[in-house]
Amino acid sequence: MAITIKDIARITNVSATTVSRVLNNKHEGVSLETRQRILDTIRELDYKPNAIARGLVTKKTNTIGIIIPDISNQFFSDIARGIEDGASDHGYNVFLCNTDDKLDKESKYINALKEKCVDGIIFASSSMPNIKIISELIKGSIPVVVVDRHVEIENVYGIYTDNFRGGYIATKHLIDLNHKKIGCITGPLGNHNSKERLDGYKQALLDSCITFNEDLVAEGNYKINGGMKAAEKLIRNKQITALFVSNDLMAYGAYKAIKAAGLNIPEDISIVGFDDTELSQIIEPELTTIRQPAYQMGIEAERALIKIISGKSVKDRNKSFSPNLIIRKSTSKYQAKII
Amino acid sequence: MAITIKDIARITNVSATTVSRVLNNKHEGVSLETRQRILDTIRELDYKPNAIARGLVTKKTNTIGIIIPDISNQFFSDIARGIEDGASDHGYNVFLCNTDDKLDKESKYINALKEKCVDGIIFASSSMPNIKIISELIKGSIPVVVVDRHVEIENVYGIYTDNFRGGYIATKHLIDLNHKKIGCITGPLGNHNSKERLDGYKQALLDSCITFNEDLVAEGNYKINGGMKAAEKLIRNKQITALFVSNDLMAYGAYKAIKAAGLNIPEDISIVGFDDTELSQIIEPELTTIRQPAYQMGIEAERALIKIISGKSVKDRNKSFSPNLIIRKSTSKYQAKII
DNA sequence: CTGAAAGCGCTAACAT
DNA sequence: ATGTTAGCGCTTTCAG
Repeated sequence: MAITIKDIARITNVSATTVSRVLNNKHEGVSLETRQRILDTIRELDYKPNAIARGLVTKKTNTIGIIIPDISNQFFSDIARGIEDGASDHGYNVFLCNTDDKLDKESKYINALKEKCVDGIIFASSSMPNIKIISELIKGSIPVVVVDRHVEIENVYGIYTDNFRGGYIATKHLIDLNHKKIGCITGPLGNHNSKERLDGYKQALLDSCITFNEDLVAEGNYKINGGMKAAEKLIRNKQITALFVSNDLMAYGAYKAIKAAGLNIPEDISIVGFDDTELSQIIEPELTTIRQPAYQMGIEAERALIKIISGKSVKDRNKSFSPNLIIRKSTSKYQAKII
Repeated sequence: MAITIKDIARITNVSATTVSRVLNNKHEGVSLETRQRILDTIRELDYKPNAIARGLVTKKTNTIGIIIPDISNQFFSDIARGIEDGASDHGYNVFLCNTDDKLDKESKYINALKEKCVDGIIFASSSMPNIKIISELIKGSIPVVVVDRHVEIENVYGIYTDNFRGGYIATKHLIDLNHKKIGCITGPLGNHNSKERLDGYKQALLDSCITFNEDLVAEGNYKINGGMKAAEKLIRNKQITALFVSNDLMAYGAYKAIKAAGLNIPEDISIVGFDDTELSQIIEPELTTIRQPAYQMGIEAERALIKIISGKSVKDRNKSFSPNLIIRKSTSKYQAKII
């Protein structure tokens, strides 16, 4: 049997209340002498207050939940690391939940987290209509911040990268390099962020008076294979000279397809990716890409959640981060070929 | 105020005890009729039992902690995913803790997890002497399994890859390809697993009667840069024809160094990596490497922990996984050069 | 088949 | 400055 507050009380000849007071650093409600005596025996016996019991009475567990599609995905593990670092600094522990974007898993975890009385939840989901779940969450009046998504729900806060802008600056970079025939490999278009990136691409074209051509767009799946297939399709018969690929993984697939077709990057086709994963510096040529501040988003999400939990008001419902263009070796100026 | 078991009891005209019985599926202690009535109002009111209160009395929280150096590291996030998947299947939630291998963080998290009454802990640490901490853990008699490390402590279980064997088969592959001058880039040698891999390399050499040459070994840091520097050192003046690199990241660095020196892979230098990260299929030439079953190790670690928690005996203190050689394009038969 | 009572380990009024 | 009492929401004897 673990040692309890009563044990400490008995041994130090005080009441449990007094021990509780020193445990919680209550402002000078205890004489210096007894406080010291209590502190000593606590140390001596290596007593640890039972957070479960404490949570039951205070209705505060110092625990938050983080619900994401997949911790194995570098983007989410960076976010998770940011969240956990922040949480740890603020005295919170973090429950990790992987949903694979499955609705049933999402709601299962939400229930579990509610039962375990977490103080708040940070939620990420790629599939669009999970607003339903989120609102169910709020129904239970538990603080929520949504990460990687702009959000328009009362009492829910959103931390996200401006994906539209990401698509825009990626494409603009290509346009600035004189490219006119710019292809686009998108993520699954049922996915909100994928659409935003595509919209950014379109807008950049529009702003430069380049007519949008649907044939130059191919839908991928955010995986290497999907990028490869989409690229194969786009380079066949089309005379694209550049490609905006909605994530790095698909860009790697595109590399494969392009090289397999005997073309060179960037001489024949310039490529811009999205995410700036570690590999993009390793692959050859090094990938020009759009960086999302994943870790920082995690930090901010946690910060916002703590604010809400402690009843402070958060000024804006949404906070967006600006993606950055990281120029490396996979893009170059378009030169009309001399045949 | 959330709705409690008493509310359900009052509304259904039974005692809390009876509600508790149906909540816990007590074997037929309740008439079919009342059981149904209770179930109905539970559903109707969307009542969720408070796991905190339950945990306080049962001394069982259905929660485990996972303490790892860094969730952003692909190897650990794969392990974590395996653990979490298993835990979820068994009705457990997991606390995520990142330590960066720092002793103070490790002990801070251990205390926090104890206070939160986790049912068990899965622990990974690269720095060697954390046995102390682990034993402190046991002192509190909480079930522990150590992952990514062989372990010789009573009541502590180890799940790990056989790193010695990994180093061995990597080197053996090179030897089978006729290489004699085989270099080795190690991880930090203060790290136990790094040493094991190096020992495997030495043993393979020995078994093939190739004299070990200390000059052909360079210590790295498991990062790209370290691999690059170590490779630069090894290819300068040394006539190595092959290289065993203790992780993929350093292998990527070695690629850079080798290409920068105007050499070709595998024609001039064959390379074997370690880990089989996703990139190894993307980089050119595709990397021959040693795969660690990280996800599977997570699954097994969780399984072992659950066993211990539920009081079942685990037959072996340690369970090792065999690493696999994945042959791709970065290794080829050594041919004496015709000058 | 059902309920009353006690208590898990702690904190929060309310005394004194 | 300290203690008494009550109770958080649940499970667990023990009766009936």
